[in-house]
Amino acid sequence: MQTHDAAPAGAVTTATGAPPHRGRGRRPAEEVRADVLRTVGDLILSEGLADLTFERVARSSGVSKTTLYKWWPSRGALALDGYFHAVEPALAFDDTGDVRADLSHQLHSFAEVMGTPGGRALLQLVGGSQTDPDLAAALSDLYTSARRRLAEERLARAQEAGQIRGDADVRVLVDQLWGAIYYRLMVPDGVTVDAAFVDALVDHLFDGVTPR
Amino acid sequence: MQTHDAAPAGAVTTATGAPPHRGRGRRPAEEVRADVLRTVGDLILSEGLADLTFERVARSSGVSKTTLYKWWPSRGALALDGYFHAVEPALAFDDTGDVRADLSHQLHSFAEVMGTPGGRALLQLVGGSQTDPDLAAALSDLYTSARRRLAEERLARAQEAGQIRGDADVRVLVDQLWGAIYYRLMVPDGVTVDAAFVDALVDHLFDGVTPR
Amino acid sequence: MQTHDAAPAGAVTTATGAPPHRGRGRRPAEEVRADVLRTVGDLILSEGLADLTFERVARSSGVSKTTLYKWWPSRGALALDGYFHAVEPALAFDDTGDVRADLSHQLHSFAEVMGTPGGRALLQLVGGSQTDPDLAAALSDLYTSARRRLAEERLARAQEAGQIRGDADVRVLVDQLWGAIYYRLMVPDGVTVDAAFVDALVDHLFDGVTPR
Amino acid sequence: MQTHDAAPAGAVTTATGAPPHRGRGRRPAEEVRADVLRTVGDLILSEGLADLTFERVARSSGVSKTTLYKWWPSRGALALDGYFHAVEPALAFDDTGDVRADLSHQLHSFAEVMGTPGGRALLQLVGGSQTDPDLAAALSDLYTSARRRLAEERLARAQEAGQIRGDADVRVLVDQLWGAIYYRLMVPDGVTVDAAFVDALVDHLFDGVTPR
DNA sequence: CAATAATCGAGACGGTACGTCTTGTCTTGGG
DNA sequence: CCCAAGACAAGACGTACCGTCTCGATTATTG
Repeated sequence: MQTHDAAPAGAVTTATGAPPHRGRGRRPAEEVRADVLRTVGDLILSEGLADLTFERVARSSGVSKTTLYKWWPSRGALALDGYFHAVEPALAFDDTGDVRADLSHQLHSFAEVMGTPGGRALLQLVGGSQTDPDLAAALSDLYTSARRRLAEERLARAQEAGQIRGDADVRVLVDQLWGAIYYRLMVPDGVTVDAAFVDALVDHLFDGVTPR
Repeated sequence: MQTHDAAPAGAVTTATGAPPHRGRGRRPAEEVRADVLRTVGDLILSEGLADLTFERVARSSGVSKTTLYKWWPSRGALALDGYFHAVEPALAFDDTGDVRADLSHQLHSFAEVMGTPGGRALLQLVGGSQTDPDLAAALSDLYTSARRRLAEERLARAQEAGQIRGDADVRVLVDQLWGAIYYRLMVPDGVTVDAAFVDALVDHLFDGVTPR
Repeated sequence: MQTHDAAPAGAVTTATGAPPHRGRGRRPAEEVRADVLRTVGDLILSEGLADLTFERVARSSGVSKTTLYKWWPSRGALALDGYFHAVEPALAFDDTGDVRADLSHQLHSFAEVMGTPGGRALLQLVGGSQTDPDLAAALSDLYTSARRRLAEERLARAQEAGQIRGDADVRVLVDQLWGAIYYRLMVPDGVTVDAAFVDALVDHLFDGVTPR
Repeated sequence: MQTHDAAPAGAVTTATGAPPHRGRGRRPAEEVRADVLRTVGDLILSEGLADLTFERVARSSGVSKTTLYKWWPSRGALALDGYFHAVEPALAFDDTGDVRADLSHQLHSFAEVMGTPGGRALLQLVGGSQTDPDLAAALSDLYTSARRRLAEERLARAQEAGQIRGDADVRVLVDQLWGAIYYRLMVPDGVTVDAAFVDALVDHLFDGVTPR
C-alpha cells in the first residue's frame, strides 16, 4: 500500500478483558486467535477446566463459536492450547555432569511449579484426558511426551557415563520420580508434596532402601 | 440364630436385568438402591465415566431422578458407589515375612487389575476428582486412603523388622510404587505397564540405581 | 457418605401457622380437617389459586398427602372447600316487595364483595373450572347453582307480582345482571365495576334502552 | 406481544403436516414459527389448554424448548398465539342502520362460534387469565379489547342516531350482551346458550322488563 | 475501482442433561 | 385400624451448553 495510510497493520490491541471491535466483518486471524488464547488461559488458570466451555470462551473473548469450532476441534484441544500460551513451560534440562544434583534440581522446580494455578490446571488436563482421547493425544503430543523424552535422555546419558547402573531402566525411573509427584498431587490422601518428599524420591532410588 | 441353617432368608436376589415394577408408589429402599448400583456399575464398566449421567441412570434403572438426587448428591458420588459395588476391590495385603516378595506380588496383582475395565474406570474416577472436590473426598474416604494406609503399614512393619532402611520414608515408597503405575496408566507416552515394569519398580528401590 | 439420607431424627420444625403435633399416630378427623381448611383458606386468599398445591397444603398444614387425597379428590375440590370455609358467603336475599330496590341492593353488595381477596379467589375458581370438570361440578353444587336459584326465585316472585313483564325470561335476567359483573371482572378491558355500573345494569333492564 | 421479537409477519404457509428437517443447525425463523403455531393450534383445539405444555409442544412440533422459551415467555402467550393462528376470529361488525338487527345477528354468530372447539378454547384462555397476568394482558391486547371497542363504537353510533336512549351507557350494554353469554358458558348451572337466549338478551334491553 | 469470495460476529436451531417441583400411589411405622 | 411421614415413578419446569447452521457485515482479493 503506497498511500499515506496510518494503519497500524499488525497492531494487536491487547488491552484488558474483551477487545472492543464492533461490527461483524472479518478480522485478521492472528488477532482473533490471540484473543481466544488469552481468554482461555485466563479462564483455565482462574477457574479451572471444569468451567471452561466453548460458550463462555465465545462470550468472554468476543470470538464467535463458529470460529472456535473451526480451529479447535474439542474442548480439550482448546484448553490445552490456551494453557500452553499462558504458562510457557520451561522444558530445558540442566546437565552439569552430576545427574543426582541435576535431577534433584529439576524435580524441586517441577514440584514448585505444580503448586501454582498452572500446575493445578495441568492436573485437571491430565484428569480430563482419562475420558477424552483427543485431549490425551494432544496432551502427549504437546507436552508430556517431550518432557518424558528429555528426562529419559538425561538419565540415559548418566547411565552411559556410569552414574546409573546398567541394568536399571531409565524409563521406569521417570515414573518413579515425576510419576510419584503426579500421584501425590492427584490422589492426596493426607500427604503433601514438599522439599523433603522430593529429596526422598531421589535418595530412595539412588541409594536403595535395603539396609547395608 | 438357633439352627444350623445358612439360608440368607431375606436375601433379595432380583436376578439380572431390570425388574419391571409398574406403578408409581413406594418401593423398598434396598430394592431401589440395588437397581441403581447395578445399573451404574454396568454403565461405568462398559462405557466409562464420561457417559454416566443422572438422566441415563434414571432411564436405564427405572429409578426416578428425584430418588437419585436424594441419595447421591453428585455424579461423582453416584459413580463411585456404583463402581465399588461392581468391583468389590480386594484390600487384603499378604505378609509372608518377605516384604520384597509381598510387594512384588501385590503390585503385579494391582497392575493386572488396572488393565481391566474396572481399572480404567478407576483411572477415570481419579481423573474426574481433579475437578470435582466431592468426588475427590469420596474417593479418598472409600478407597485410596485405606489402600495407602495398608501399604504403609506393611512397609512400616518391614522397616521395624530391619528389611527396609530406617532413614527411608515408607510413605514416599508408596508413591514410587503404586504412584508410578498410576502415572504410566494416566499419562501413557509410549510406555506400557507390564511385568517387567513392575519388577523394575521394586528392584530400583530396593537395590538402588547407583553402581556398586 | 453417599446417602446423606437418614431420618432427620429429633428435628422438629414447627413451621409457622402449623399446629405442632409431633408423632405419627392418628388424630381426630375434625381436627385434621380443620387444619387443612384453615391452611387452604389462608393460601387461597393470600396467594391465589395458582400457588395452591397438595404439596404446599400438606407442608403448611402438617397434614399428610395421604389424608388430603383421601378426602379431596382434586385440587379444585380442596380449593373450593377451603374457600367456602374462609369466606362464608351470604346467600340471603332480601324481599322488601320492591324487586328493583332489592336487586340493586343485592348487586351492590355482590360487586363490593367481589373486590375483596375472596372475590378474586372466586374468579380464579371460575377460571380454573374451565379446564377442570371436577372443579366445575363442585363449584356449581356448592355455590353458583344455589345463588342462581335464589335470584331466579326472587325474580319469579316479582314476575308473578306483576313487577316484571310476563314475557321476560327471569333466568336470562340473572345472566344480564350477575353475569355482566362477572364478565367485567374477568375480562377487564379498561372497564371497572363501580356503583354507577351496577345502577346502569338495573336501569337498562327495567327501563329499556329504546327511546320513548 | 407474543413474540417480543422482530416478527416475520408474512404469512408462511409451509404446507400441512410436519416437515422432518434432520440436522441440528439453524432453520429459517418463519418455518420454525409456523411449525409451532400449527402444533399449538391443533393441541389447544383438540385437547384444550390444560394439556398444553412446553414439553409437549416441543415434542410434537420438532422445535426445541430453547426456541419456544426464546419467543414465547409463558405458556399463556404460546397458547394465545397458537389459538389465534388457528381460529382467525372475524372481527367485522355489520352496520345496516338497524342496530337491533345488527346486534342480534352479531350475537347469534358469536354464540354459535362459542359452541365450537375454538370457543371452548377461548373460555379456557379467559379462565387461565384469572391466574396469569401475562395471559390476561395478552388476551386483552390481542382480542377482547378490540372486540369490545368495535361493539361500543357500533352502539355509540346507534345512540347518536337516536336508536338508543341518551342516558344509557353503551359500555354497560356490552357487558349485558356478550358478558351474559360468557357467563352462561363459564358458569353453566343448568342453563344453555341457544337462539332463544340470545333473542331474550336483546329484547330485555331494548324493550325493558317493566310492564307497560 | 467495483465486483467477488472469504471469513468473521452474532446467534438461532435441535438436542441432551441439568437440578427442582408437583402429582398421585404406595410403604412404613407410630398411636 | 387410621394416621403422619415421606419414598417412589412420572414427567414438566426453565436453564446451560453442545455442535451445526443461517444470516448479514466487513475485509481482502480479484477482474
